[in-house]
Amino acid sequence: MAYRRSDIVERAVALLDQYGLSSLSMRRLGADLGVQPSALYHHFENKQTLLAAVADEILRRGRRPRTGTGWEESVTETCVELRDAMLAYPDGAELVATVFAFGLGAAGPAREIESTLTEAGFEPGLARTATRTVLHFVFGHTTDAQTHLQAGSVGAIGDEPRQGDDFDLGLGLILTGLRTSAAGPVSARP
Amino acid sequence: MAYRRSDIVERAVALLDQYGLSSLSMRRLGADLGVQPSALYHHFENKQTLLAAVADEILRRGRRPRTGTGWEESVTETCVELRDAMLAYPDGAELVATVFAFGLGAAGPAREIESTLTEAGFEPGLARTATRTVLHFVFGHTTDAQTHLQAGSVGAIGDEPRQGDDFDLGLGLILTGLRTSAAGPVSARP
DNA sequence: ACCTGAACACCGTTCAAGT
DNA sequence: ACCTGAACACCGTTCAAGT
Repeated sequence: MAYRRSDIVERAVALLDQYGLSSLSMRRLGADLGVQPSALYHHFENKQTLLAAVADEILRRGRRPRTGTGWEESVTETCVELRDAMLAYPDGAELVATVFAFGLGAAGPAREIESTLTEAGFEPGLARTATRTVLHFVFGHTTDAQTHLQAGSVGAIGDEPRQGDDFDLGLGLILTGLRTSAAGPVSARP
Repeated sequence: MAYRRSDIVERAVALLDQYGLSSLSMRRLGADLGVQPSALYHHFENKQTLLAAVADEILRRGRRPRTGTGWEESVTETCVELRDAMLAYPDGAELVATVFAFGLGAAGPAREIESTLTEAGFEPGLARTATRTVLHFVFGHTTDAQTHLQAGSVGAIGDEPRQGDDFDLGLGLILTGLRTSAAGPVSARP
């Protein structure tokens, strides 16, 4: 017998997939594996660490080959991949956003976007701020979208139309701002 | 005796101020008021509703007179007021962001920004998307900043300098994007 | 109307002890 | 190394009953 970390993470992802984040407790996961909850603490320091591993697994499963050429295309590709990976599991956005905020995982997309911008010639400070601004948007928008999607599937009529367009438009706003800012100090133009 | 809603909210804000969001439980709040936890359910439908009232109270306490003239100044003023109001209480950003995401409160800033943009002549769809993009940024950035501030006060060295500059820069990126987008379709320019 | 008391169905985490 | 069993210190919420 003897479970490995990856077995536990896999079972945790399956639990998340079926019942959502609120059912992903150490006790339920233990019961699901046929083990005492305390046994999980031999594999993970605490629940946050386990959730970080689950978030990373979700992002890994959503990986796609890169095809874009310019920095705007590349950043958009990373953001769309991130969004889709999170949307593939109930409460995925909330989970990944929380893990990222705690600095325990989900750092791949940030590294990718930041290096894309740096290599495109943006100065490091701007690249860093732009990366975080873009990620705040992706996490915020996707959490909203998923909340509305899940609320709709439970009963409500769904008061919010157009999901995809809104994502592209919001992201475009930030990338346009970045393109414009990079041309020189904003305050110097009329 | 007999508590009113406002008494309970006031005590809840004090608890949040002293011990943070994780200590703001129905049981602790009840004990603090010298009442059974179940008594709170006569005044609030559930914990989420109570937290929404707490969030609204925090925003109310942070209100400032408006002085700006142009739409960029106005939106920036609203965002800075929102950020400062959340920073005034431990875990304030997390609390307000959660309440807003659930659609249970904290809707004032959104209404304010959206009407500012609409009155400035942006078409309704763009005004709505831009408003949400801006709010995702403010919530995300302020949650990050507060997490780092609180982590720093507990022990860590604090690996992140410059808070205020970063906020202005990120917000400026979005507002610049909005100003640029409004001039015409982005794809039509070289 | 407002509150008590007790219960229901849970949590995360620790730790001595077993194999 | 990996897991059990039991405990500690909690949660949100419901509901009959009291005043």
